[in-house]
Amino acid sequence: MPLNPQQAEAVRYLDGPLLVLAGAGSGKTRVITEKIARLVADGHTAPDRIAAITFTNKAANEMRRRVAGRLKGEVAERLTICTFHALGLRILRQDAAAVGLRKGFSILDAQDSAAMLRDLLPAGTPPDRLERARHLIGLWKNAGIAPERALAEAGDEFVMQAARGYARYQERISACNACDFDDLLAMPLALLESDGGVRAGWRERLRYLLVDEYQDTNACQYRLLRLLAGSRGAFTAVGDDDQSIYGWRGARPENLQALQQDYPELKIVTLEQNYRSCGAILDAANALIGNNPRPFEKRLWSQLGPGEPPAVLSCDDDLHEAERVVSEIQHLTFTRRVKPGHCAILYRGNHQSRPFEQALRERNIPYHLSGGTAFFDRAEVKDVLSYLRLVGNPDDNSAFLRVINTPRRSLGAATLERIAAHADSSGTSLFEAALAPDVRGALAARHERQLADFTDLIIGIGDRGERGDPLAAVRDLLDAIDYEDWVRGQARDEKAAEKRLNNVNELVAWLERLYRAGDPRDTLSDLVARLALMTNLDREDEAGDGQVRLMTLHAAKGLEFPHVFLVGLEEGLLPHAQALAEDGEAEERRLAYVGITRAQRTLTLSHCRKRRRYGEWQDCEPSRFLAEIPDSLVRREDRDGPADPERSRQRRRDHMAAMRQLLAE
DNA sequence: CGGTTTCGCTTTTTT
DNA sequence: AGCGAAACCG
Repeated sequence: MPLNPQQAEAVRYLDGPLLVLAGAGSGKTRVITEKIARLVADGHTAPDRIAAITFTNKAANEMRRRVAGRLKGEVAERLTICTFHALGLRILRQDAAAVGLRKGFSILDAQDSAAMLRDLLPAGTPPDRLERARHLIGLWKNAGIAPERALAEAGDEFVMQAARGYARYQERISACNACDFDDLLAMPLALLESDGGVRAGWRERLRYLLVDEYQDTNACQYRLLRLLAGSRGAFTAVGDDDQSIYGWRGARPENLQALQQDYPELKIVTLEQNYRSCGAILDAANALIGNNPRPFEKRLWSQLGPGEPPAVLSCDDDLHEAERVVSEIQHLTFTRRVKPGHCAILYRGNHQSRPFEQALRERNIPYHLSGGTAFFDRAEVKDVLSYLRLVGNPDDNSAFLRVINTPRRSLGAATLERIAAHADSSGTSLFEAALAPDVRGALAARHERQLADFTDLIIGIGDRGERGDPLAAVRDLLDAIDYEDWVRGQARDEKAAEKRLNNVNELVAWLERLYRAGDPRDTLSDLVARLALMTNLDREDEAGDGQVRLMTLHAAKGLEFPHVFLVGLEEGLLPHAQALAEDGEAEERRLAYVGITRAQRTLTLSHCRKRRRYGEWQDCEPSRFLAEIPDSLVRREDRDGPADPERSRQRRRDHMAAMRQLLAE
């Protein structure tokens, strides 16, 4: 299909900064890929000087795949297509010393940084306060606020405590030669701001920038973009303020307007033609989002015909809701030959998946769950990754603590106490303390031997990982620690053990893939750093056509499905009570809007009258968002089925006919 | 030291 | 109701 006039204009415009306001389903990825192809074909910019920045690895991979289909393979490979965080990592790796990091530095995951902070806050700080403190620190970092300023501006006691924790946290992680996710943006920004030479180098290196999901940029990312683009303003930002759903982690949709102020010559192109959804679905979406204040008003339209109006299911409780939704899916698969993979169940919070999983399992409908307790959170995966982190960066205390006695080396609390005391008094890392003669001398011969074996192992593998084949080093490590035996001994039964070992193998396979895809000079620590940026979402390459997709609304952004079930539309859930308390109604509405606009052909909205919470029954009111969609635009189904008896009979006839036909085959 | 039990807390979203 | 962390026992 040819580009529509607005898309074509966005692709063609190369003379200055461009903002593309791309409504849901308006073909924004296509605009970006076409534009990259155009830049290359015109000879406007060399491929290795074009960078397309996304927010998730998944989006980056998808983009790369689509660009590769449009360009010759070797050309596509020279493009930079990655997340903001991955770009930050690249900048840091080149000049780590300038921000106080040494070679092989670690990237802490969320759990590591939470654990580190727990140590620094007053003992006995409850988990929710810990979480809030961590969140605050993240917001400060992304807003470019240093610990001193956070402390000076702190309003209440809790914020002051968090600010003090922030200062000590930064000291602590830098002592471990580590950084966290937020530092991957904050540190490169500080570097580019302070060092003109480095800045000039990167500006030369990245001559044209394309930023996807621009409405999700935070203060740091925006400043990074401006620094890289410089006054030339050679960039295209693509975004949709109506789909800004990451405000809670510091995203600033105001960055859309900021662009207008900072680049007065900014050109704006609006994409309103939707190629995804039937008209009735868009009508509902437009009605809902119309209740938000919108600086850039858009009205989506579609040529796909009106289609069916969205259905609203009122259910008794969460089990009933799951029952009805799943029965509806089964109905679709029987009567319309819909593939299960063309159905998606979308919800506000991960915990809502449970009843749906159950109902699907009861009916033997295959499903695929995004998120949840996943691969990179598995104990065995974290163990191995911690070993690899320690190998690359012996000062990584989190990794040290995780693996020092896993598998068991009889190095328990007492030994650790000694090591920690020495590390404290001499101001070194735990690993270094474990090498110190005073520490070793104070241990029983057996423990001393064990500790020496451990440190020798880490150093030995480290040497091989930096010089030789990184993958061989990984395999040697797993051999040396007898990890397989350990897992078999730990696991409840044979099956569980196989599963865990399989996870370990998959981790190694990931490293192998990264190694083959990357620079052959990559060392083990390079690979581990890149792996640290991967999330569970990135593994979901294998969700097939045959599986109903279950995911949160956040995870659904950017995806589309023929049949969408948006469930749990209740006050307190969507909109979420906590979000409302934080003045987040508009963002919750956008979240619902994102859910609705995922649907291509049919959309079903559901809510319950009561729901179990913490084991207690709780009455639920239908969401205000349901009330905001006029009755004339939806079909309400109150109890177990269609209110209309004729429709109900018809539906049963359809069902029987479909069953008969299936049996006949 | 390691495994089991009990308690207490949880459910917003994630690079 | 279900899970993880601390407490407790062998």
